[in-house]
Amino acid sequence: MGTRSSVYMLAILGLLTDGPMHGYELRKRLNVLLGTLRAFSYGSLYPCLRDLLAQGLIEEAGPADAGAPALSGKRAKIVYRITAEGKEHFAQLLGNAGPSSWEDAEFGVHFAFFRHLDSDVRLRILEGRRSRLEERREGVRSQLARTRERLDRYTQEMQRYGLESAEREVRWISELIHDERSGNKPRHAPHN
Amino acid sequence: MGTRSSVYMLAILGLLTDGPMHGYELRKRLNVLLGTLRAFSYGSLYPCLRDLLAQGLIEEAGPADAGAPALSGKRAKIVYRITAEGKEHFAQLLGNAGPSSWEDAEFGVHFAFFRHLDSDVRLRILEGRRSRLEERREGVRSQLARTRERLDRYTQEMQRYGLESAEREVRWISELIHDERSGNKPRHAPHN
DNA sequence: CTTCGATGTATCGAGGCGATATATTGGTGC
DNA sequence: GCACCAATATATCGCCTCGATACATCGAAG
Repeated sequence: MGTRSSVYMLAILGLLTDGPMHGYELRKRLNVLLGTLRAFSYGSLYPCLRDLLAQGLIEEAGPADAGAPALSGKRAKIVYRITAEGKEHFAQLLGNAGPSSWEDAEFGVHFAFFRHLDSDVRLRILEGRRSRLEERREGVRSQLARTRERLDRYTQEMQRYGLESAEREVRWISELIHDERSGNKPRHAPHN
Repeated sequence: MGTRSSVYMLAILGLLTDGPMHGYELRKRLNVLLGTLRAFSYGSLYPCLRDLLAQGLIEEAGPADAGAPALSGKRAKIVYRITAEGKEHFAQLLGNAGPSSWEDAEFGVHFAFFRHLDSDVRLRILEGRRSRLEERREGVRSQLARTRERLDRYTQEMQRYGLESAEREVRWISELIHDERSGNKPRHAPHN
């Protein structure tokens, strides 16, 4: 019943799109895929898997291990596979280009699975993200203008760095938008 | 009893060092001071104030409002003042230049109150922070080297950006260290 | 004189995370 | 063969944090 964090949902379903996997590997890949942005913990992953299972968005894949022990008993290693409903739900979640998709948390996952989206949806998300970041930049900018002189040099320096980071992020998104617009098609089909 | 997040502690005590204040304003200033790094919520602030009070690190300042209603009854606006123990504890927390002070969470607050520290302590914290960031950068770098070619261009782009951010952060700290070493004394005493 | 947004205190529930318990597996040295 | 250790793997628990919200008061605009 728990409306799980949709970040985990999206991320898990997205990875399972590339083939069945068990929890441990899921987490590892998650931290490779999105590690520069945030961390993924077991404490959230396993409960989320349980929910997805209950909702029928994923299912257990039989012990299809290559020739390995068909021996009963010992269960360890639960391999999950995405279901048809799961794929549908994934597409639906990922395709949402609304405001929530330009917040920090969701934007990262969306971007990580951009290859599954049409160019126009990608553009809408990127543009939303950009305006979101511009807001933040303006906030920091005006904050800094207002408080300048009233703060010691360390605090000022920190805010200066913050502003620069915000500006840089906007620039980055802008480049991505530009590339996307000029029909920068991914070389071939991304096989992976 | 709750060993409150030490980030809130440090931040609250630090602000109260500049004069008595009530919760609402505390939060506002916190979000000005450290807003580029993180957000501060009432849900953590008020319980923390309660703890600090219980530990005797802060105390209620009487309604010393200028001539304002000495009228009894109505209580609203609770002004807090830092105690002698509080100042001591603050100095002790802030002066800790150990590993925890170079993690993301704590480094920010420490830096925000750098003006209260001696140059050598500042240097130790900055150097610790730098090595912490270098570790992270190397992690990202090797990750990227290992997975390059196996990831689609969006994921690659995200990791490239992540690496650049990590490199940039190291550069920033290095500059701060350089400034600190070359006896870049804050002009006069920071009066604020 | 009322309405509205800012000021102000406070709490609650939902959920995320780190740490940890517990096995099993797979190598490496001997 | 086997002793040992690290990596693989599942799962949970409690702590803490946060966003939302409730509930007041106040000043200024209209």
